[in-house]
Amino acid sequence: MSIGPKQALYAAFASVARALGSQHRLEIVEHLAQGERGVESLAERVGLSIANASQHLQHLRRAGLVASRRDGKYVLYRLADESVLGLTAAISGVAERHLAEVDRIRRSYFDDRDGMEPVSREELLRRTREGLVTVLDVRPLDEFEAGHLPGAVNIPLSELEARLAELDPDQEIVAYCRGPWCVLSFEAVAALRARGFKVRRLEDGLPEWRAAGLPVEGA
Amino acid sequence: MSIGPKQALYAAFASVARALGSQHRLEIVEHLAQGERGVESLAERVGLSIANASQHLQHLRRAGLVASRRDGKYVLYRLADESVLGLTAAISGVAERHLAEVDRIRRSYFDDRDGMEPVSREELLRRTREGLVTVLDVRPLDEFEAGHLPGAVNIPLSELEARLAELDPDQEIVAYCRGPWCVLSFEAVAALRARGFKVRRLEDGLPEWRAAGLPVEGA
DNA sequence: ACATCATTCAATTAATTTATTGAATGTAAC
DNA sequence: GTTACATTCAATAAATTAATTGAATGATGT
Repeated sequence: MSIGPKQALYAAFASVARALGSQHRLEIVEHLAQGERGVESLAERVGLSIANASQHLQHLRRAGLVASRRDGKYVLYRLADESVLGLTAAISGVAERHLAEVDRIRRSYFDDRDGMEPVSREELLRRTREGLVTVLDVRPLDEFEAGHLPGAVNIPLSELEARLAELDPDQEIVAYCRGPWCVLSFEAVAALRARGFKVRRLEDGLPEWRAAGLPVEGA
Repeated sequence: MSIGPKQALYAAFASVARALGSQHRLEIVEHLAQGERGVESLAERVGLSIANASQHLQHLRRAGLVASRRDGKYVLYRLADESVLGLTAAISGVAERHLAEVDRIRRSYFDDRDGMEPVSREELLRRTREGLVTVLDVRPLDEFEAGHLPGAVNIPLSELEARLAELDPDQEIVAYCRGPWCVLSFEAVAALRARGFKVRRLEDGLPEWRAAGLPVEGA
């Protein structure tokens, strides 16, 4: 018995969904949204062995979600196109609206008592035009160099405590990182607030900024 | 060692993706996009045992993709909200663009030699205002009754051959069914073309029409 | 051409997920 | 209250998928 077109199509669609049905692969996708990356550095950041990370990348590639190219001895992976970002946003959007678990996590970890409500892209654009705001990128240096918001200052979260002097205590700060659920900017806001800085988070990260067609510097 | 918020969040997001990572569950979602449905009739249409369909529905509910309510002795399931349709569209969009398999299926089954290019919603709206077109809904009667395009005629695909007399051979026909990948309208177009009718497919189905905010009749 | 080394493949084991069955639950009708 | 019946739960076996390891591949640079 031959399978009909409907079964074959749904099998193909399901393979795309299954490819994103893994914690590790979602995290890999978030990192690739920042820019191209090799297997080794991805493996390190996601906390997987190289062989294991390679497997997951193959899986993502078979599902059409990532593409790769060789550069010298390295193979660099990237997202297949910007619609992959839209797909992950759709997933987290459904999760955010309908999973009690997500709400619980937000409440317990991303405590938003002290005005943790994010700044929208539009608002940030207005404020930067008026020169009223320091835009702070708390991602690692290499991600910053691969592209960042115009005029942004880079202080990776891990170096934040040591480099407080670089920030003007009198100006408002807007921090951002990899995406709407990236923890770096949450922690940066908490740390800077504790030291008296006036700081808020951008509602999402660099990939969404770029996807919205806004200008990116240093790419 | 406690897991961080990042791991917990990604686990939640992955569970949403995994819930759609099954042929059967994707098909269930397509049916639910037409309107509320009970376990038994869903099981029958998707070709699963009742207990198995119930399991899949629980899985979808845990992932926040469907909701349910009781009506008498029946439990009726529905999509959690219209963003679920956007999520499945994002999945099929990626698959369509990047999976060679999908292209192959389209070529071999949905042969578009004879001008099979679909009619857009906008074009259909224009043509119906001019009264130039018969809108044909080829879904089963109960789905038609749960909501259909304004002025549409319902002839389920299974009855099409027997009810050809109801169609005006001189007027152009636009056929639609459950969604962009629903096979019913493809087959209806092929069958009607073979009999000399001038017929094309709508680019997608009723759920997308409704999601676009266009008027729906009989709901 | 050879040595080096990042990456992928292949094979094994462990872990999850699926389908299936029969029993349990809960609502409606009598 | 009891019966009938749709649905869900629980338990099992079958199937699929994930992680891990060591070997193979293939491009680079000398």
